[in-house]
Amino acid sequence: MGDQGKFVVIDGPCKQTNELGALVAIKNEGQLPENMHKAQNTVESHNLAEDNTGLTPTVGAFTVQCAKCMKWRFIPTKEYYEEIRQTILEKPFFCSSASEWRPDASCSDPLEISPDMHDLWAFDKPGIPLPPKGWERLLVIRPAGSSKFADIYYVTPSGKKLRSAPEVDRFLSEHPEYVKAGVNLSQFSFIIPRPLDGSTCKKRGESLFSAENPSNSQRKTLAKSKPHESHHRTLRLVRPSFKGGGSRKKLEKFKFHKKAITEPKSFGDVQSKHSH
DNA sequence: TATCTCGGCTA
DNA sequence: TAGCCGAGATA
Repeated sequence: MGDQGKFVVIDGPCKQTNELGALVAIKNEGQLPENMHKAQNTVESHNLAEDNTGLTPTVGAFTVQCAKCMKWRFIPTKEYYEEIRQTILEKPFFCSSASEWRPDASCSDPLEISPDMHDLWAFDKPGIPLPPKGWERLLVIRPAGSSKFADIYYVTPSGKKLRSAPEVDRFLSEHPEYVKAGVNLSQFSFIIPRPLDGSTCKKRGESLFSAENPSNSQRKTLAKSKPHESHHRTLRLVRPSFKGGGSRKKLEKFKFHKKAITEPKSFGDVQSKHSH
């Protein structure tokens, strides 16, 4: 388990927003409830795989809220989850629906998880179509502080990752065999889950330091943050994941942040170099 | 060289 | 704000 923690995707009506969808929760190290650890052990999915680096947040588990008792239930596989998500609007989820993987499942079972146990949840849209057979829909959560919360990729049966609808369209026109097999654009959705608390996503144009008083701004941000938020920001600053991607600018930013952390007095000096 | 990741641009 | 994709770093 890495420093960044895991995410939980939950599907069902959200108490806070009264919407139907899926949620993603950030968890801090050691906070995952015991029953959730158990549930995770049963989950088979790329998205639920432990991230070796511990730097890239991942989806921790899939959960659905029962439309009757409103308790959250773990979904053991992404396949089940995707099926439920696709049809949850027309076919609400009930505890009894879990009998497919837990024969004795019922509303009288104790609560498995509550969104309140976690600091952050992200809402997935209901009605997202099941990926075509042999294709996989990947949700890749971005690190805290990124301009976007996550990315969606579709992995083709040949292993190619497609990151937008136009790319899928292009791929299908280059590979008509998939079209012949019934694959079409309507089976793809690149809608990412929306965090209920936008704190993990940097606002557009927002920098980590204000122009007026960089060091104070930074301290304020960290001081105002909930423990998990400062945790995430600190993680990103101290040891960002430059596994592929990233730019020289980012690398310099990292060097800068690292320096800023070890040498707080140098905030102003370095910031002037990076204010643009 | 392919892949991964981040972030900027645009609607 | 979401979708798209360019570009740099890494494997």
